[in-house]
Amino acid sequence: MAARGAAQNKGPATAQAHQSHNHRECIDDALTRAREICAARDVQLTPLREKVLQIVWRSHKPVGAYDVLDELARSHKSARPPTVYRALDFLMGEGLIHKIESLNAYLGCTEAGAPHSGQFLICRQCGATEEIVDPKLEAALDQAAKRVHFSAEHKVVEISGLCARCAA
Amino acid sequence: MAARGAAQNKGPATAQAHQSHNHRECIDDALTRAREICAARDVQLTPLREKVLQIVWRSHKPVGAYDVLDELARSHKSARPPTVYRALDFLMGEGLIHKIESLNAYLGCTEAGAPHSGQFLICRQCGATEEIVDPKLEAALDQAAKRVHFSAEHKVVEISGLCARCAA
DNA sequence: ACACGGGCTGTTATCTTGTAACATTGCGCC
DNA sequence: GGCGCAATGTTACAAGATAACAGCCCGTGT
Ligand SMILES: [Zn+2]
Ligand SMILES: [Zn+2]
Ligand SMILES: [Zn+2]
Ligand SMILES: [Zn+2]
Repeated sequence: MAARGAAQNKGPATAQAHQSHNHRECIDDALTRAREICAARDVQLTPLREKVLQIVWRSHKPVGAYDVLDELARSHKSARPPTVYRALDFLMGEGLIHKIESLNAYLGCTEAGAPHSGQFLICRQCGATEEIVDPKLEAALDQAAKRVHFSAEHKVVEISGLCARCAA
Repeated sequence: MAARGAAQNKGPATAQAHQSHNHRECIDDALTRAREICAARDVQLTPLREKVLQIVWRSHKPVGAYDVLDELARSHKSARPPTVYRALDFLMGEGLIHKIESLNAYLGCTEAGAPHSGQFLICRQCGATEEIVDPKLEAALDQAAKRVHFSAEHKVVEISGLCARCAA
């Protein structure tokens, strides 16, 4: 998966969302992976759900539900809010997208298939949002909860600021 | 307007959300501290703002803006959404309350005066939400951002699950 | 005194985000 | 050929947040 591979690279790393890259590959990889995952789990990635996933993956910026709706409606006249929210709920349930709580928006998951709670770096300048997987951060979260005997289930980590490119 | 309905509890009725304690003290301390802070900064903690702060501090559960509004309206008939949001914005600006992004709700800050980004443990059962300050977690967040040359400005950390009491 | 300006609040209307509730369709199964 | 279930269609509304403009209060300068 292109996005995933980039995230693992050591180099000037953030920049997947910024550096020009073949985003078509990101989309294709995400859709292929989603089909595999849903097939393996025997759940239905219907055309509607797949279309919504595609729309969410149009960029590396979180996209609002009503933006998804506008886009979806171009090819699917009967689309209404529940249409979109159901698809988004399904995709979240299968771990194919994440909700960015601080933006009320949705983002394709670059680590689909491996259950995880997302950790996000959100550029306030360009909007590009990168999902990171940082075991030390994960451990620190678990430790913090454990310290007060709190049983953690879902973790929201959203850091906003300036990406490397925009800071320069 | 009236159609929006009355305030109701977010948690179960049982919900002694947290360990029993003299919550009056929590409120008094928070208000005293807020007055000191605002005086020191030469900003106005007006009666309206103080009242809103008081309402937010009625419990250790995050409270929605419209719940604040309903409560405020009991003593302040002219209260409208902008009334509440302005007060909440002021209080957030001065670091006296936090917004819990994953709940679209607001919570009194227990560390007012010391600039910090909040870290929260949210019990899905009783609603009680505890603000923690964990330097190791803070460091892990900074490290994670630094690793990809991201300049962090605001950090959202919200862990939901079961508090010690509810897990037992 | 009086005009001015800035900060706070009042007021109306609207926008954005998300759900409830019920109807309909399509398909595997018996 | 009727049943059950998952997915989608459809209508209506709830919940969260802001835009835009009006009025008020009070301190300052003249
Ligand atoms: Zn891409
Ligand atoms: Zn950027
Ligand atoms: Zn208390
Ligand atoms: Zn609890």
